[in-house]
Amino acid sequence: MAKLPQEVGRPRGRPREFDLDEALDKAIRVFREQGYNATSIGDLTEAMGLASGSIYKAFKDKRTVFLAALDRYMLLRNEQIAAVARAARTARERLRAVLGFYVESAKGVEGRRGCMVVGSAIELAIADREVAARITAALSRNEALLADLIRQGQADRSIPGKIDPDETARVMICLTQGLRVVGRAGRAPADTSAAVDIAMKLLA
Amino acid sequence: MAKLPQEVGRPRGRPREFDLDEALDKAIRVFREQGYNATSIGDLTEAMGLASGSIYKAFKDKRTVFLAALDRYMLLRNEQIAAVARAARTARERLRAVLGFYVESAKGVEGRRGCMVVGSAIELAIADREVAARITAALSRNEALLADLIRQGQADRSIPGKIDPDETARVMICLTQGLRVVGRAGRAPADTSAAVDIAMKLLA
DNA sequence: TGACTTAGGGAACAATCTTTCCCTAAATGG
DNA sequence: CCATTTAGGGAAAGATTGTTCCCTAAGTCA
Repeated sequence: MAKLPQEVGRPRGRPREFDLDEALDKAIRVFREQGYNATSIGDLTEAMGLASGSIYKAFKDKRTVFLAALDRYMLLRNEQIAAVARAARTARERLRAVLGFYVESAKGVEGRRGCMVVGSAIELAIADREVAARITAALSRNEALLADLIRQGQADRSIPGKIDPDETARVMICLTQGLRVVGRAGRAPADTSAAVDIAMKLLA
Repeated sequence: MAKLPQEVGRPRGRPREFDLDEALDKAIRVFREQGYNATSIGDLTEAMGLASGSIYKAFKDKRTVFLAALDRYMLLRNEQIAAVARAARTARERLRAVLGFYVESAKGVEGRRGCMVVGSAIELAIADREVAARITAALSRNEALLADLIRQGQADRSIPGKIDPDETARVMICLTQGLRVVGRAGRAPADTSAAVDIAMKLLA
């Protein structure tokens, strides 16, 4: 027999006093800046405002905190990119907007703060299967998004039909990820629209 | 009084039994694969074939081993790139060759092994001033090399004179560094020459 | 040959880090 | 209102790490 559709009342014991997502946002900040290995539980307790015991109540271990933070980081970032793409009208403009968003993300303090996808790819993709799977998924998702925009542009004639959407998208992904690398070193392009103009030549 | 130009006989005590550069090559391998923080002294003793005491005789501490390995990595890599560039005749061909070299470096096991410059930029550029200085120098050196090749191409008319060499080189550096990121995740472009063809459009 | 200097190796040390444990607090259910 | 469940917090434990120390070995210098 299936259980009756129980009203989702409060769960059993003492209720959690903090918001999980807010705590994860603070963890994201630390992981972005320091990476996984350089971040201690002490760093997390300080940033999240929780005692170590409480962190281990909410998460199995440090790695699980990281994976949850990574998932949330990718979720928020995908929403941002989707919003940026939605704001523009033509496919070509959407591509411009997305590329511009990546360049802006690589500049200044935001750029120095780093990207959790790039950081995880470099630091953990070799050592941690689950992280690797998430990175692969994120990269192929973003690549598919760009390829799709390219195809839309080819459909509305704003992008030449002769270029290969998949190959071009793959090269563009390299560009976006590389932006985060140079941004981490404080060497992102100073002039966003000039950089985007150059990057858009890949669509010629 | 200045010392007389002493013949450089053997140094004082017991001579070192291993070759410093060979040991550093083995350290490079480990640092490339695991990064700085995830590499323990135990990992280094195993890889370098030296006891911990011997490592600390040759280097002040783990960080100093890493800096020496990083310097050697950049030295070797610069030599390779220079050789690749020298092998081609025209400026445009040299650019093609250099870009192709980067794509090849990002593929397969070599790509998975990772780039020490990218790894250091991501993991340490924020936390370690000296590492940051080396990364900045490496990026600007490579950027200057590309910009120089572009200018040569403009001089011999194989590259349009209207493009900005510095801005274009900066975007190209993003591409090369991004290749190492996706290469680390095993997602480098499969077809090197196709990818280079697309990247060369930045010079249009 | 004997004093001196530097290298090799590994045990010992000191610090740090992750995780567990335990006690108290706050909620629900019968 | 007492039993039960889960959260919060911090001390303690257990594991790992980076570094030092010390003894032996292999050279040079006088």
